[in-house]
Amino acid sequence: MPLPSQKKGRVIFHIDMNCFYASVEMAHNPSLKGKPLAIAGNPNERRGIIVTSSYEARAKGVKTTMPLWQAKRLCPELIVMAPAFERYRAASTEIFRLLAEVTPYVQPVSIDEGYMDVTEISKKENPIDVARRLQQKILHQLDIPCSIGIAPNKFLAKMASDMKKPLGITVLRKRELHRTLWPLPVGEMYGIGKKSAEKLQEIGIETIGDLAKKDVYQLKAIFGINGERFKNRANGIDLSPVDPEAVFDFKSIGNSQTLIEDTTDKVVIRKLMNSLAEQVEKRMKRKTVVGKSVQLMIRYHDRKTITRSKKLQMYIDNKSDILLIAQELFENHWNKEPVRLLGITVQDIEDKHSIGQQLDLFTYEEEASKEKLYNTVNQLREKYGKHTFKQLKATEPSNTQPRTSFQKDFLDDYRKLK
DNA sequence: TCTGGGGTCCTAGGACCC
DNA sequence: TCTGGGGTCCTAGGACCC
Repeated sequence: MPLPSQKKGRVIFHIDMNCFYASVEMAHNPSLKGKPLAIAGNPNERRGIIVTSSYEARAKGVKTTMPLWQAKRLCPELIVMAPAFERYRAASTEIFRLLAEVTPYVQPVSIDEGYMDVTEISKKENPIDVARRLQQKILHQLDIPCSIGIAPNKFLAKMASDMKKPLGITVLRKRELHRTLWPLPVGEMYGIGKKSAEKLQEIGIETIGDLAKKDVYQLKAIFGINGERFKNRANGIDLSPVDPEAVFDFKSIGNSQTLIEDTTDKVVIRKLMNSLAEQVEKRMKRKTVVGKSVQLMIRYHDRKTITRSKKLQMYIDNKSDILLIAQELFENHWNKEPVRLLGITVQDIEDKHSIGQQLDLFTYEEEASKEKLYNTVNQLREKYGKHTFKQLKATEPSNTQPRTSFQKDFLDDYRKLK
């Protein structure tokens, strides 16, 4: 499908669902409407945080990422629910189906927002009418409110959809930027977070207008390639196309989990790693992808976080392979301090069919023997510690002669277990 | 009583090769 | 004798977004 001309005169929508998770819950259970509602990860634990909240809750000061206990202190009558991702995914699918009825040029960017290129339609109909009709349709059919930004490119459309909530429709025209966009604090610009805003303030930039006028070389010296991007965006320039295919080339799949309490207990850690590897495998198989690199993330009791990764010789997609590498990374890099969170991510993802038959080289028996090998290695680790995996590789194939007593003991045990 | 879980992109240093 | 310069790959960390 050829993309619409990028040259000029594009009309881009950015659609943003308002308080998406909370809205879906209210659509599902209308008795929740008008009440302060929050969706929180781990709603019963002390470590839960607010993921989304309704406007009634926000009015009491409840904010996204706020710890749950703090939100409850601000709003004691807060209704707290655990996220029901299946329900949100289903609602999201329905929403994007409605967008696709308007144009095939739809680019989903997350579960609750997306861009549309409506340049062609706008030649026949006023885009504001198109937007209003779409907004009403989503509201009436799915009971979910959204805001729509209309502009000549994705960046401005994104900024526009943020300006009026809920159920807003905002048009951002290039010639009006001096009064619409430029007065805003620079930290409100998409792509500029806390750190960049601080750095910009250090060089005297307070508003997006200040940024628009700043010397590009000075910005590049501080922010690299991003400096140029910042300046262009502040001037309303963004040539990136609405790309409907972009959703299909994701680059990694990972799962992570914070423990109920920090731990050094290997049994607890192993159990969590096992379940994380299982979840990653399930998601990879659902998407029929394979990956070539495994990353382990360890967050310690003091929130210090490290990532360690390993690039592999071949593509993998099953739990035993993922777990084996993750365990190896853990053994090699864990500093023995209490662990707060673990995460396993598979990177360098490719479509399973695009890499040919490499994976088919493994027979069913080989899969089974790999599973067994994994169990053996784990048992040996109990006795020999973290070097086990390397030793195993060093002493395979089985006809190699062990040189040290360590290797001899190890090999004997290995053969016994095998 | 602090702070989840899913991602993307960029940078920078070291290894290695020519 | 004593040290250039480019390119690529791998790894780790950080900023940012929803």
